Amino acid sequence: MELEELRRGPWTVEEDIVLVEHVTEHGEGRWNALARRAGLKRTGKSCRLRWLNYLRPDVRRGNITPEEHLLILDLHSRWGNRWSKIARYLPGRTDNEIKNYWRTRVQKHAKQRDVGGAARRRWTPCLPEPIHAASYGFPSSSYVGPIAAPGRPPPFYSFGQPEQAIAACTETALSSSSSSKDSLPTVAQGGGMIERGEEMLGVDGGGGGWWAEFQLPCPLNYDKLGNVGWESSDLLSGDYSWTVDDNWSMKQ
DNA sequence: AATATAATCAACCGCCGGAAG
DNA sequence: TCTTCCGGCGGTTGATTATAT
Repeated sequence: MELEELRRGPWTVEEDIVLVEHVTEHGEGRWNALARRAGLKRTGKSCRLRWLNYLRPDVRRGNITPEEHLLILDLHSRWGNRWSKIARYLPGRTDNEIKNYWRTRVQKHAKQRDVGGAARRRWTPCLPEPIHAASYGFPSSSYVGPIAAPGRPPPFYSFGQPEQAIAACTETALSSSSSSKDSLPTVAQGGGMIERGEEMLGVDGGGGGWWAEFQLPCPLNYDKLGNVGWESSDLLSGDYSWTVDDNWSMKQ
């Protein structure tokens, strides 16, 4: 009986008002009980989702900013489709919104650029290098290749074969910890991601060989993007924005 | 102006892990 | 220890809106 009465589909303004009033009064959580108490003919799950994705006062709506875009790219390259985890780094943004953004904008863009295998697979220095360089405060004019920072391993390497890339990255990643190498997964032909705890190591083929990226364990410093002289609008229009995503989407 | 197609995004579904009984 | 319930998560769907023809 109760199940038959449950409402589905878009929420009405009246339902929203009731939900907001009850959450304001009783707080979040216990969603099933809240739905019953409020007289909402919705599941607790539906109430929770509506609140978190739409009604919550601190939820931010509107276009993703270039800075948020970059952050999403970076965090996705680390963690993959861990949307809720990524969302925690973008205040006011919901996992649902980021997930939708990724699927509709980023994957679409990557797909559109997927014209011809050779072009797709050619590794050219692109966004990651300037970002990493900028995050260390290197001006773009001084950045000519793999970069390093005091006390940290260089983020990028060049190798002839994927095995070498994996080995070197692994070596570097493990050198500062006591972790065992036994649990490292193998990388499929054509590239892959090595996961070790919270870190992701990306490996992929390139036109002249192989490259590997060592993902730094700390967030990038986007405040220093100004050092490389970029305009925010450039970040969304330039070709350089997508190679990392292409690599990732190819592996999906 | 009408229709078709693409893009967007709110909402649902199923699965999983943890807490409570 | 087992079972049930609940909340959280990622994947998917479908309605709505925008854009192209």
